[in-house]
Amino acid sequence: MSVPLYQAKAEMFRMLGHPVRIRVLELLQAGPRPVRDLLAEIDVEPSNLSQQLAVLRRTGVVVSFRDAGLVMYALSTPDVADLLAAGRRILGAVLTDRDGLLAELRAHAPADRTGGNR
Amino acid sequence: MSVPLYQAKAEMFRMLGHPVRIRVLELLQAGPRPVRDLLAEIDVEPSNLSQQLAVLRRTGVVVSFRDAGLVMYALSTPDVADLLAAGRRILGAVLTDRDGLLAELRAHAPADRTGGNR
DNA sequence: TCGCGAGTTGAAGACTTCCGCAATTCGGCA
DNA sequence: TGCCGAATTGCGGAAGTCTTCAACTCGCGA
Repeated sequence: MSVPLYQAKAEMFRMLGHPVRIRVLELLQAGPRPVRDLLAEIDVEPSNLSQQLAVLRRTGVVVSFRDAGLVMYALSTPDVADLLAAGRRILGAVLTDRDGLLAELRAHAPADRTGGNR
Repeated sequence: MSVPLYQAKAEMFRMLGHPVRIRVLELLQAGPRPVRDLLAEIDVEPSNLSQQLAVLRRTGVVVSFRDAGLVMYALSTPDVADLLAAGRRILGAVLTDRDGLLAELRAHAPADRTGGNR
């Protein structure tokens, strides 16, 4: 019942774990776009883009429909923006905080001598 | 220079794409914890947990240090919470919005007949 | 110093994901 | 109807990930 929750979350993040898919989502934040546009901006083979779009569709973060002879894609929820924003923030935080934070944590602990976390 | 940004983001999300890793991060949100505790709550082999912890360490979202003879782990930045929260929100949104949103988008488009997005 | 429990590392095997190619489907238009 | 461009699907090989087993390191107390 409440157990496979972590499984679902993991799948959600796993689907974001690909450069092309992230890029697509970022482009779609500005509004619906035809495959044609995505293809022009992303530099990847059509079949590859299609595969990645299929993954996004399967997960449900985007929807597709046809308009004026072209296939359009759109985000299914604006919450995606938050996720990408949070990712960006962490990317920054992680690159700067790491060592300083470690030192701070060490100071609070009575024992010491980590041996360096490799 | 500015190109592999998507690559970095993808890696960040990919590292979250595993149930055990997500669970560890959620547990660490409450504060630093010894490996021993994580092991007690997660139900996974010690060596497996260690591997997942190594992944988290490599990416830089957690740090490890030794305290009172035990190895402790801690988040390297509280921003991780945002990421997990955003994930949770989307998971909910995606499960409810999907079909309704599709219908709405279709209404705005002059042409129609998607053929159902499979 | 020796031995023990805590945690980590290395490696092998099953499994999944990624990519480009060729073939296919689908809608629109002459 | 027949053709054309747009987009998708199926497939095979290369590359990566996950899990488990055994071996190893490290700090601490007897």
